[in-house]
Amino acid sequence: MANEANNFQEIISHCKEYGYIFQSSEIYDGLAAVYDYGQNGAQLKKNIRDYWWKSMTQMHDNIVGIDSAIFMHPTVWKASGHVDNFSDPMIDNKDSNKRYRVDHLIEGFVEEQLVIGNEQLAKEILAAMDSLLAANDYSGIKKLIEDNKIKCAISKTSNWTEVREFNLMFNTQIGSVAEESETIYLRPETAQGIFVNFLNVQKTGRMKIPFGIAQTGKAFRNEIVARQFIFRMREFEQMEMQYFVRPGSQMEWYNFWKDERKKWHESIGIPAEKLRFHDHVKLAHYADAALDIEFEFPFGWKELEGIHSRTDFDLKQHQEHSKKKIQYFDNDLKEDGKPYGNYTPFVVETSVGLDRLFLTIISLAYTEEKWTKEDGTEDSRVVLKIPALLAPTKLAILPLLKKDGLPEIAKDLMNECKSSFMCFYEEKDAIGKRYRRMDAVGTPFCVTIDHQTKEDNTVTIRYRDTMLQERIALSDVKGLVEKLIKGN
RNA sequence: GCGGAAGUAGCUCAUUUGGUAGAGCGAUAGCCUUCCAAGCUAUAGGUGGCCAGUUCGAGCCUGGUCUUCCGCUCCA
Repeated sequence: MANEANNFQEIISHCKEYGYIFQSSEIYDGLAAVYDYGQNGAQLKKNIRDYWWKSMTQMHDNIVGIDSAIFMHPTVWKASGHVDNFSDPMIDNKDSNKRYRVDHLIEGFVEEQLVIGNEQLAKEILAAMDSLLAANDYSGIKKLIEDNKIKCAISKTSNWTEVREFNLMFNTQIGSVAEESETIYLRPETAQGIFVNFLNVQKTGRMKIPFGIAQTGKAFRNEIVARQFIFRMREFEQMEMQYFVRPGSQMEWYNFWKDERKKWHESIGIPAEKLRFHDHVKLAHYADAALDIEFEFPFGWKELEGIHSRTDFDLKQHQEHSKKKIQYFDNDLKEDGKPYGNYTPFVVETSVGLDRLFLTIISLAYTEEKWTKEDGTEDSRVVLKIPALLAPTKLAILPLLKKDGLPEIAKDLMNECKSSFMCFYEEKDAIGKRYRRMDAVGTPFCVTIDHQTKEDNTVTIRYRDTMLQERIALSDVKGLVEKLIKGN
């Protein structure tokens, strides 16, 4: 059995055909870079999220989970730096496709004029730019650029697009009357919901450093180019954990979580050789160290999770903007016998994209198999080898025939199992066809009830990945499947 | 955002120079079947992505638009 090339296009088609992912608003021709999760996709996504949540909160006694709102006070995004860093007017040169911040472009031109002695012109242009920018007069800005024949350094032409403002954050209004409403943003990351709740959680949970706060939830970024299926979407879900540590110990914890998170990915069946670390060379404004855990997607190595040492930047910023003291009193004793005392904790962040993890699992699971049967004919199947722990449906219950009392036994088993894990009942079509359908949606186990079941209360259990089957007692089905799910 | 390619039933495709759409698979309902899809019968499903133009007449020509894929660009 050969695992054929993981064709990305085929994976996308398969996701649609088997109820995993649909294009958003498809009957209206879709909405670019927005996708819906179908009946199987939603369950798989939930299972991944649940496993992450359990790994973080239940398995670490010093990490707790919260669920903060998507809407936050507008000042949050001023404090975080998102407002200032992502609202610059930009312009593209159509010949070189090079994009410029218009203020940088014009200032560069002004400096050239100063060099050749056109001080008067330089002064005028700068003044014009300032007033136009203050008025958000983008067509005026473009006219200014064109009137002065400002050229692209690469193409040496003045063939420009319209000036556009690229703010990565979506905004909307809160309040019922437009005139009295206030612009608020859809969060571009979930992390800030954790930072602004730092004191609430630390105090009510009596948390002692080091400790973590975990959260999963939607975030929104108005990406200029969103591509590659669900890899980069405008609405996406993050699973983040902010770990608060003593200043000076951040690198120790940074390295700890770096290894811990890679191990976690391996624990859900991602092969180590498909994962790698990628250190950031250019650090974000808040970080003193950062790396990506990358996965080899069908379209190349791409970021799956980010590990960032965010220093005390965020808490300090919120302290400054909110005028509320955000500190932690550390009663542990230093080497000199005195307590560490009050300080602003440092933060190590682990931030993984749930949708990207979903795509990772699906990419790895999608397998086309071909083989020669005993009678010499060719056979093939498409199978989603999703780990049993994460698979949307765990067990398919299949009466061999829909008569002779077999469906009744099957339905009894269904009733016994369905409160413990997701089951699927099917009595249509030949048994082989039903097995193939279960392979295609990734159901790891099938149990078939036949005439022998009526005699000795045994059934056939058939395994998706190996296609092997064995005879077990009807009464053992539930326990065995539960054990196999946990065994992953 | 720029450039290239594509868009016909759920899926894969056909309809050979413009004359009001077909097949296979799949689906549904029955029949037959004692363990790895493709046995029989019937049924449903498409204003050919959408809008406009040319034409007596457009799935086929033209323009626009939406969406997808590839490359570049972007991605605190």
